[in-house]
Amino acid sequence: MEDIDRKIVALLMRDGRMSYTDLGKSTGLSTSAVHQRVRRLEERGVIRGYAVVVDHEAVGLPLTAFISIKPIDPSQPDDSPDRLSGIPEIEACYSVAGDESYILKVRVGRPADLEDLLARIRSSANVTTRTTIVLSTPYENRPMTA
Amino acid sequence: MEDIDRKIVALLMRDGRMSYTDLGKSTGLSTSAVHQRVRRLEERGVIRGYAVVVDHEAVGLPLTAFISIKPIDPSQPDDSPDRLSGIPEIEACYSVAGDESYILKVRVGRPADLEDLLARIRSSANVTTRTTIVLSTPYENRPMTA
DNA sequence: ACTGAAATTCTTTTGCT
DNA sequence: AGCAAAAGAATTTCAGT
Repeated sequence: MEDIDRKIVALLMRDGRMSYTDLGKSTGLSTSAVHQRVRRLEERGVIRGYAVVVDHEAVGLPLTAFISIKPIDPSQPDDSPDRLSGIPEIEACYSVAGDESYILKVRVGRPADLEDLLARIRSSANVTTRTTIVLSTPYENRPMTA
Repeated sequence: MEDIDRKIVALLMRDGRMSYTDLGKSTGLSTSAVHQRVRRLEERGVIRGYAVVVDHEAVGLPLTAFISIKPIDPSQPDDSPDRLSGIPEIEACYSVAGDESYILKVRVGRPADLEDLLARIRSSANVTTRTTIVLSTPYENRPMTA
């Protein structure tokens, strides 16, 4: 990817609503040129979309946890991500190398909700779970530096 | 938090650039009313900001990993997050309950970069590390359902 | 690919209920 | 808190280089 495109992406990571006028000033291009580049980045899938960044505490989901899962029957094909995709508390699902097969990142309101969620995960996907509670988040979703 | 506010936030999670006109149509409010609510959500810190969602492969950082760290000398005060905050490859830092003290989420270009990053982490923070490589990401940053 | 300008739409402010 | 209308700014399109 090119240098100016990289800069545009980096700027949009810090402020996803930055105007093309301001992006132009920061890159030395006209608004139309920036606009065209952003459109292409979107078309090529480099830019997947735009999202609001929320305070999870304020939105009623103060409890974050990582849940590692492992199939109970390793001889069966593992379609855990599909089986779990309907559970809204699961914010992310990573297939990982190591003893366990997936790491889930989940957000709930309180410990009792986590207990309930774990039961749903175990029964939906036929897996064992290992939960790591997040106590605080020094930083998260930091923009890449470019 | 109120029901309409929750809906506005949920919509902005799916499309952070959705116009106030469209937000109004989806919530049954006028553009001004929606605008006022979004402004308050921003002031109250419920909405922290807006960001572009990028394809990390396309942007040259295809390799993701979770690195759990543990202080070598547990008697010392642990200021790892501060010490590590200058390392751009670290996208997130979570303080966690359990055997280890923090989980870092990192993104690099290739395995050799990860090796280099691990060396920097160990020397900067005086910690041992345990790395879990992400093989694929079935889903990530899914919007909360509301 | 970039520029500049015109047409359209969105944001933002203000006054009113 | 919400609505409507007006002013200002941004997006989007288009012709030209």
